[in-house]
This record gives sequence, structure tokens and C-alpha cells, in this order.
Amino acid sequence: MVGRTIVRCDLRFPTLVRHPEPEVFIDSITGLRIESLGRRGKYILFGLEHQRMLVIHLGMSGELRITEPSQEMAPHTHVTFDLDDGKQLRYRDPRRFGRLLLGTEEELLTSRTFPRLGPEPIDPLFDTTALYQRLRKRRAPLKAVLLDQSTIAGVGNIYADESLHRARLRPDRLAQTLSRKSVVRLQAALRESLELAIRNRGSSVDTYRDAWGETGNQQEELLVYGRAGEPCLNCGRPLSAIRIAGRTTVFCRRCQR
DNA sequence: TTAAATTCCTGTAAGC
DNA sequence: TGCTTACAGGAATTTA
Repeated sequence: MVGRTIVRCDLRFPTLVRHPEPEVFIDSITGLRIESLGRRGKYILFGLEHQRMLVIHLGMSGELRITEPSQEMAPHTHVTFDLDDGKQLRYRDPRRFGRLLLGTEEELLTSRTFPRLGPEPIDPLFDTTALYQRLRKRRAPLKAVLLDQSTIAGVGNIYADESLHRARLRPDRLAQTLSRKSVVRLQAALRESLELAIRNRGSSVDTYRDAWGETGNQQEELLVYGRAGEPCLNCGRPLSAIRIAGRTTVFCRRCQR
């Protein structure tokens, strides 16, 4: 997509655009060239001309696909962008938990429009001491803190459970009680879980498909997520399921003390 | 300020 | 078989 220009935008479901107003969004984005693509946490970043940025969060069921304009419109296609090479970028999202934002980089990264995000767990410079200090301030269950994007960016329900299992930590333990040694283990576990999942191109446990419509493979290798009642791969004891921060949480009561 | 609960939304699967 | 109901979850918003 880099190098392409957006020549037309159609908001078939305008409320997915959270900033600015839909008419302004369309007017502003039309004619802009895409200069770069990036990611921050769970947000996809399109670097555009004139220091502008298009930000897309896929939510639970969002999909971005490049198609021929003549291709039949899949159900729940909410936004389309016509490109100058004749192709069309389509955003579809059955559950509509996703969102789109447009603004200057300055405006988006500093204002209330875009949430403040914690460090990237796969960043080689990810600071364990900083994480330890952040966790010490939190009286919430560790799992809840991992899901909080302002503490660590990009970790969702699947990889929170996977990381806690790898680190042999109870998800309902209060974050502030972790020793420095445990935080080092947790940090390594987060990195391993995410890097493995990236190598396997994601977990297609629900509707997830990559940009080419292909499923990932990580769902075959998940240690605990979605395996409640099944034997722990480490000790054989049936995995437990509890609810933390409104999310199903699967863990091993023997291995994660 | 922080933590927990509620809300948004549709597809899917379980239960009767 | 066909209907109803529960459940899945990211994150903004509301409540405590």
C-alpha cells in the first residue's frame, strides 16, 4: 500500500470513525498518499502525507482487505478506500468493536483522541525495572493489569493467559506483590508468547484472518487459552477457568502458584 | 486516582 | 428441527 494515494473514501457506517467528524474525515483523507505503515500496540498506523496519520483498531472482528472494486461487497463492510492503482481497501467488522481515527501525528499521539499506551513488550529496550515499578503501584489482579493497554501495549486475553502460564504466575495474584525475579520471568514470558504467535501468524481461534484471508497457526500451540478442563501440558492436571476483569481466564492451579 | 462493572455488537453454539 | 439464551471480548464509559 505504501506509495498509493487514497482517491475516494466511502463511510457506509460512519460511527466507526471516532475522530474527526465523518464529513471532515472523508474530506481530509481524500487525495492523501500513504507514505508508511506501522503499528503501536493493537493499533495499525498509516503514515500519510502532510504529517497526517490514519489509525485503525480492528477490535474483535475487524478485517482489512485489498480487493478489486468489482468484487462483491462482503457483509459488514463498513468503510472503503479507493486507491490510485484501481484497487480498493475495505474494512469490514461484523461486531463493530473496531475504530478509525485521522489526524496529525502530533494531535493523535498527544491528545485525548488516542489513548496513552504502555511500552511494547517485544521492544528489545523494554525496561524490566520500569515494568516492576509500574506493577508495584497496582492493587489489581495481575491478569487485569496485563490487559491494561496503558501499562503494557498490545496484550489481549489470549496472550495474557499464555504469558502467565509460561511465567508460572497465578492470574489472580495482586500485581504489586510480584518480586523483581517474577517480573523478569513475566517479561520474558510476554516476549516469548508474542514472538511465537507472530512467527505462527496469529491465533485463529475465532474469526481472525490475516491480510490475505489466511488463518494463523498459533491456535494449535496455545498452552492454556481455550483449554479449560483439558489437562495442563506441563503437569496433566485439568486447567481451571475463572473470571478476571470480565474475561475468561484459564490457568493451571499446580503450575501457576 | 484506581478498580470494577457496564456497555457496545453479531455470530455461534448450547440447551430445551 | 427450531427457537431462545448465553457467551465470546477491546476498550470507552460509568459507578464505587
